[in-house]
Amino acid sequence: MRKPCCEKEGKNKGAWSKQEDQKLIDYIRKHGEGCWRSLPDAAGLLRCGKSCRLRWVNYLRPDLKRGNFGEDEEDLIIKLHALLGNRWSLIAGRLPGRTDNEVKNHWNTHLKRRLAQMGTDPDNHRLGLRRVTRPSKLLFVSNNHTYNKEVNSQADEIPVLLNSATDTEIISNSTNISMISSVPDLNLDLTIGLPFMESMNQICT
DNA sequence: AAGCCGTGCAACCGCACAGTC
DNA sequence: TGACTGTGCGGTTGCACGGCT
Repeated sequence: MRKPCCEKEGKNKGAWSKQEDQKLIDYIRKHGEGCWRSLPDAAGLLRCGKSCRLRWVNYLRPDLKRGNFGEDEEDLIIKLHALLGNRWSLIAGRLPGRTDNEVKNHWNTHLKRRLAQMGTDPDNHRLGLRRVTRPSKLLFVSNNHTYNKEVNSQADEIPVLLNSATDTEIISNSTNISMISSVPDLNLDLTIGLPFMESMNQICT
């Protein structure tokens, strides 16, 4: 039986009061972040460390943006979700002032529904699988390199996941996924699967 | 006015993982 | 090397609130 992450007996749960918030802010201003387990005692809070961390990270941090998501932010979330899936912390890391919790909530309450209404599966961002069998020009973006590839024969046949919501195509094989994008200004710097990259280099050169 | 229901969001929970001893 | 600890992450829950009947 796993031990609880921290002692919860006699601790407060639920919504934070203004006084609790202020205690946490004051303590972190004075001592900085970290040592969440010992922080509640040191700060005079009847909360577990995890609760303190969550409150600070998701709500009290001074660099948080708060407020509604802009169109550009929503667009970026959709693009990143197509690439990363439910890796909320990674996605939030690309959105200054936004937290993983905030992004996750916004996705679940707004964007997921919107994609579904557009006929796009919000889980995998695709309308369907297709193969590149017609002459196509693909743009492959990775790190600081951009590859152009003309696909014009069966020999070049590549499985492509079509993502209508993001105007993006993802080339894949069974074990690796990399990004093909028709949005060249979106440099995601997110390379997955080196062996596949090598094969892409061969294809593209 | 009261009850019901859907929505949005803050917070909790359990698990995974990295670091340390 | 294995146990333990601290932290972070993603999924889920529960509450507040507003709209509708």
